[in-house]
Amino acid sequence: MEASTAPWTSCLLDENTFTENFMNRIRPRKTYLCYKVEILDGDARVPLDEKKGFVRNKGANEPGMPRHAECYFLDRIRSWNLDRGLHYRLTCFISWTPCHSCAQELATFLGENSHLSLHIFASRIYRRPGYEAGILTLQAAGAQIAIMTSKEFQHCWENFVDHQERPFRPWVGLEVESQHQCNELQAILQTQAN
DNA sequence: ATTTTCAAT
Repeated sequence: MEASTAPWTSCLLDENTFTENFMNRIRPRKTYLCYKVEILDGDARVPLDEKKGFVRNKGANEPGMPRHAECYFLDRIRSWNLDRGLHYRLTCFISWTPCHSCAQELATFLGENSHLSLHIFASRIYRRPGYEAGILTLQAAGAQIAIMTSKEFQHCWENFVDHQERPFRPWVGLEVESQHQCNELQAILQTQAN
């Protein structure tokens, strides 16, 4: 269960919320997106820890218009007004890959903000009409897209979860499912490599 | 390979 106030905007993820949404063999009907920001300075990467957090989609069963997690993510980035004279890397760990529409929006955003680069790690591939084209559009816009492996799940656990000092414990089937999703993503990404 | 999946057949 989640906190009752503004569940799609908080600081650290509840352990169960993390597991229930990022466990890659299940298909939750909601999406969580954890993000972090770094300044790229030559080969160095300087983390901006104050700009780290997560967002969640708002479902059709909640008040107001439904909104995908990526929209909230874009809201946050825009609100920061990051310095155009610097270069930033945005990394997000998202429980579903962006849908066609969100992928288009992210791609447009990247096109308008050459000082930002985006790395996406997804737990699993979202398959709704146009999802393949969306992923290709994102890739063409310069985004790096990959499937989360145990390394990324552990990173999320350590950085975005209220883990109470407990170590990350991989679930059964994590590696197999990750490899499976990865194979499918590679197949999509290579579609237009011609 | 099976997937019904940012909910509502």
